[in-house]
Amino acid sequence: MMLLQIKELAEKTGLSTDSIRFYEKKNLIQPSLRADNNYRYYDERTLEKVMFIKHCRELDISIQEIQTLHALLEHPEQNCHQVNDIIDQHLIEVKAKIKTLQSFEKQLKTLRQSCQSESSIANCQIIKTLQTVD
Amino acid sequence: MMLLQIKELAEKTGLSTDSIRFYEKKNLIQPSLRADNNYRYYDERTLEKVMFIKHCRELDISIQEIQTLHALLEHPEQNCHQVNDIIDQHLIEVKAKIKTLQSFEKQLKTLRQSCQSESSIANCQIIKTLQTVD
DNA sequence: AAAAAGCTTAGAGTAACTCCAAGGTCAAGC
DNA sequence: GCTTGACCTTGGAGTTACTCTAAGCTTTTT
Repeated sequence: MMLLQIKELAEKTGLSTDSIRFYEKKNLIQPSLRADNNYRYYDERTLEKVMFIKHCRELDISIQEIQTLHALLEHPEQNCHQVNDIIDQHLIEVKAKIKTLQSFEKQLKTLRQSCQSESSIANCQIIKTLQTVD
Repeated sequence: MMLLQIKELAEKTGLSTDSIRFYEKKNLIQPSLRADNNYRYYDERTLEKVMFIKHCRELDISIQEIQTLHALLEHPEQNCHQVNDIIDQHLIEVKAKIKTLQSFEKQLKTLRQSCQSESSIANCQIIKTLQTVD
């Protein structure tokens, strides 16, 4: 069994050592061994776990959601409904964020078009619009 | 001239008193008067300023960007190019965020479809995919 | 032996607030 | 005059997911 030091694990996963220690603090992973010098050593199993975390984060799945997924992984014989539910829920959140941002985009475009940049700041329609009280 | 207490200003703007104090800490606003009792009092001018901040934040314009806009407002006679530039820049950022989220959405949909929730967690294709090392 | 590279921990910084605690002030009611 | 309740003040902690720094070991390389 090959054990990895933290930097090797970082290189294999493409994460920073700081992130790996951070995930440990969040109880998502544990080094399989703490040597006499207090260095962390990791096995293959943890590499898989870290990749799991990385893929989740790349999809913007929060650490809390990952913690829930990890808890589910403790019971591999159970039906995976709950896993699907978490993904479904996350999809809903992502869609909502997109909608919000698309609304921002639209408003910003309108705002931007209200000024054609030949006026002074005092007369800039953008500023005027942003200042309105009602 | 009518002066408002912080709660009245909060009600008129729809912000919290905490936010208003926070914007003061960030040097975006200043109470027009500090009475003997140390209470903050605000005039109409500040109401306008606070609404400006609120509208900007509703468009996800950062406090730093707002600080820049405020600085520009100090020179109302200048051309408003820079105002437009900030809005343009912000639009670019918003568009980028949308793209990222749309990519998440697509990946999550694919992931979700890989499992039809009749399997165990041990066999769930979602989990398997998230665990892959490469 | 000394330098370079890697490891450890603890703590601060980021963004934009929100919430809380402890305590001062003010208006109204009895 | 006094109490009650609503409002105000400040300072500091909590949120998210890290990143960065400092101070100090350990190990490897020269």
